[in-house]
Amino acid sequence: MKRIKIKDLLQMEARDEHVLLKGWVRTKRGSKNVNFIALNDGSCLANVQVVADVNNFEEDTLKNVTTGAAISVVGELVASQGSGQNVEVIAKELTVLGPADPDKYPIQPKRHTLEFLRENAHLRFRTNTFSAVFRIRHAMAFAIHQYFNQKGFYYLHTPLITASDAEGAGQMFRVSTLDPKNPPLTEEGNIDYSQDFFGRSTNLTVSGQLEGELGATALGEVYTFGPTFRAENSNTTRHLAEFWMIEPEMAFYELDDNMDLAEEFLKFCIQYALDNCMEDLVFLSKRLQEEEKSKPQAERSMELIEKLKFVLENDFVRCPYTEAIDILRNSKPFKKKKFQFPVEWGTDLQSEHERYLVEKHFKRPVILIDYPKDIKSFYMKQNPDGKTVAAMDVLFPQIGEIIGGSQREEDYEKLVTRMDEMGVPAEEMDWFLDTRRYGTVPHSGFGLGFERLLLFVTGMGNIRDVIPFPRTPKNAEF
RNA sequence: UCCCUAGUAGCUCAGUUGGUUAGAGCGGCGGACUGUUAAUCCGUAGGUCGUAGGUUCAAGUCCUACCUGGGGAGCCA
Repeated sequence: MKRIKIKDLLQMEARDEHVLLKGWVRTKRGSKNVNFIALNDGSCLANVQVVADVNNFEEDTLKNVTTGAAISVVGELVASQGSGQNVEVIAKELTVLGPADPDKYPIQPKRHTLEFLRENAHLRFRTNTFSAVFRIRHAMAFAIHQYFNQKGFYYLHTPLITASDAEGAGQMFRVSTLDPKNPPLTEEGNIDYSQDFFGRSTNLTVSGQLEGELGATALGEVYTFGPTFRAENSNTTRHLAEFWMIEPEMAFYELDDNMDLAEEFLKFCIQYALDNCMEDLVFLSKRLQEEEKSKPQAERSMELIEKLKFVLENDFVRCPYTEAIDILRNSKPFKKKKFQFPVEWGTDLQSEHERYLVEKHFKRPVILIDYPKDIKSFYMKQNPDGKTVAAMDVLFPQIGEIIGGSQREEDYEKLVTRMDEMGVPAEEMDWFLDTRRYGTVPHSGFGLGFERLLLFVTGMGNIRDVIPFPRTPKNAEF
């Protein structure tokens, strides 16, 4: 007999023929004569209720049907006599495939804290919350490929191991096969990387952008979607040492095209979640509402599904940096000296400023553009004013920066001059500069933090809860 | 990395101005119960109070350092 998944079973009408189910026990309840088993197989959030007449089974069999155990059931799909579900399965045969010692199994049929489940990340998939989160994670990954594929973008695999240390996007993880206790040294006493595996110093990538530009200036429109590594000592709810990033890079796109793409792309992903993950979203929303009850009214956030729809229905605000500074300097918190950090043209906006703009002033996603050139990367397109660059940061409520991108500087001379000013070694990046030497064109791109998108879509508060096995400072468990 | 905060049973927590044998709910186990919905009821086991020092007649409680978690900040996606 072929196994049927619970997701499909719950769509079916009650019928006479037998069905075969396999899954993990969430709870077992019951009385002297009858046991009720809530069975889940991961195919959907809902459990199916398996009803077992105690007299039909060995005592030992039912004794081993405990929370966490894997079982196989053959039974009849019938209309339920109880009120919690439409159909249920009357068990005719029941086998315990893998018992779970109830004295030791850590996941109890009750509410656990997210912190506890994080420490048991290998088992947290077996909870409603995390199974919902990771089904949505899958759906979002799928949506991203679907979006770019239908727009004619090519999925480009950029290297994870890189020799270029010139991207300036922060601390990198070194990749080496040298003996850490006794590395070969040069005459000057430095580590001799010419003897290392690649014959030079190498690191894990912090961005696939530069290689993406190589692809875009031939294939037209490309995107990367892969792991990214940053060795920053960041301890926040929105940073990981290993995370997944989507980086589209497009020839012939100027900043406006770049913004249009970013907005359309984010809205496509959110729409996809609403169309395909409603059961999980409703569950996460209810869970969130429970949590919000303990907060004061003013701090409560919008209901999850309402919030997703709100983003879909409203245009993102596009605001130049200079204008944002004016808004902030005229704001109540600025005048009442409520901001902890100063607001001055030329300095980067702090979290408190971004949150004011997004959550209080505009009350919708904001794309800030045209930042002062000195606080942005060397590769960004220099604006005619000589002071700003064509950068864009997409800011979302609660999460902050979800996308960072720009139009790229395509002029060889301007780019090399800027690299020189910012101390970026041009000689090591000859391969990159070739894009500007030969057939250079206006082009643009951005980076989307996949887990930050998931924070928004799932409503989870900590980025460690939207990636299966989070890597953060002092934590590489599992 | 900085600031704040926490660490007591498998889980979530209580534990008074330092004072006798460290408590509850849930979960586990045993039993009861005519179909339950986080079932209910009765009973029962379960603890090196994060680690190492220190103060004191006496430390879960006070002090110091370290470890780990959480919140915020910085860095960013």
